[in-house]
Amino acid sequence: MDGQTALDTDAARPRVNNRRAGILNAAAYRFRRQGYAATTMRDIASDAGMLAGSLYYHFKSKTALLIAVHEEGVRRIADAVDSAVIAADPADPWKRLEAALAAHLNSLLDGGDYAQVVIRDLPADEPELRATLIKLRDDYEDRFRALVDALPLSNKQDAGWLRLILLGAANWSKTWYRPDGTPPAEIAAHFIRIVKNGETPGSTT
Amino acid sequence: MDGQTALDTDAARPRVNNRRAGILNAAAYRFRRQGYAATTMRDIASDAGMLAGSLYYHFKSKTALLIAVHEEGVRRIADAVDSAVIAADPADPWKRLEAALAAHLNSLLDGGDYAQVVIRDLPADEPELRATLIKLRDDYEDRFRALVDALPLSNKQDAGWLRLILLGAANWSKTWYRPDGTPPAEIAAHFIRIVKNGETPGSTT
DNA sequence: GTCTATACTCTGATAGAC
DNA sequence: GTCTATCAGAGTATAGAC
Repeated sequence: MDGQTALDTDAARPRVNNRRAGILNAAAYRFRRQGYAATTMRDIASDAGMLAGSLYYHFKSKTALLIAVHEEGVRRIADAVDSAVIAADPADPWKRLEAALAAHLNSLLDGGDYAQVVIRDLPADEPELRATLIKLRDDYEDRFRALVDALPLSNKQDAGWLRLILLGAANWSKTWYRPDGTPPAEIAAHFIRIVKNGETPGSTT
Repeated sequence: MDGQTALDTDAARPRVNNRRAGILNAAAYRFRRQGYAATTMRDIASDAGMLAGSLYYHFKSKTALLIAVHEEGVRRIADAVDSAVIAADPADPWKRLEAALAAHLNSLLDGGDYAQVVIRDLPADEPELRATLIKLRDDYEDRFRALVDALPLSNKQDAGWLRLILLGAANWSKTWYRPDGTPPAEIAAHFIRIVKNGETPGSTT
């Protein structure tokens, strides 16, 4: 039906990515539901429609698979947050932060498997892997640093604590969030309202 | 040497607890550092000075071991928090909450292995185990419900959100806390200050 | 390039000697 | 109460057929 073979320049790798994406999807699906340690290469291979050994053609190891899923997850959350911030009112720093937080929460709570894997506790038994994963997350969270720094706070020192409270409360929300309860955007609004009223006593009255 | 056999009423179990405690300590130590899945019964047995098979005389399974560690961990955190609340000013609900949060943070961050195991992500692959563990934690967190309900909030609806923000931020702190940084009690004070100023605009000025 | 077959190690758990 | 011996299964990874 198509002329695939005609596209086979060695610089491009169109078909390989299909396979890679399928494996990555399967890995994300399993890691999210079972956790990294409890997921077997046979599980992932089965979901991807191949046998365990075949995975090693595409990924060097189970660890490499986890890192790839994390990278993709962070990328997706970051894209969602960036889009939300761009769409938000440039003149209102609090609204911009709230938009970012809402997008962050939405990704974690209702997002796909990739986003959820990022938020799970990191495997503590492999220090090198752990360092790689933490670096990925920290780079992402830097954009929240910029957002809270832009806030008109009465005490500039509070920016750091504000970031930690907001991000911490958000990341922990996966333990109590219910799909039929308060939606992510509303959760973000509540969070922001409570910390905001404390920081800008003049602007709300 | 001793008259142990004379104490052998079936209601008491004095000698068994010694061995049990040693095994539990070893399990907590390993679970904290390696996580549940990556810890083997052989690891625990080795630390406890026995062989793997011998563990099964004291505990039915690896799962039973994890539950026992969780129970002990929750009990220790709860005791620390209760003591702190009792020692706090009965007339100042905010101070009481801050004292509880400080004790909670201190247990998680500088506490022993038991407390740290409780805060780690739960094994997702065993639904029944997960439910048991979540119930343990929820029962503990109920005391924070009482503490925030006692707060003189301008909007009583905020009590629930306040609890979620504080506990979430606290539980997430293990990912950024550094032993040589801000101590737990100060972290608690910062957290409380930021959310408090937002909720009692009249009482601080 | 992709998959089958398989190697080898380690896991949680059991049975029975002591 | 602890140990020895062992099991059946699952783990990651490789070699080589196709």
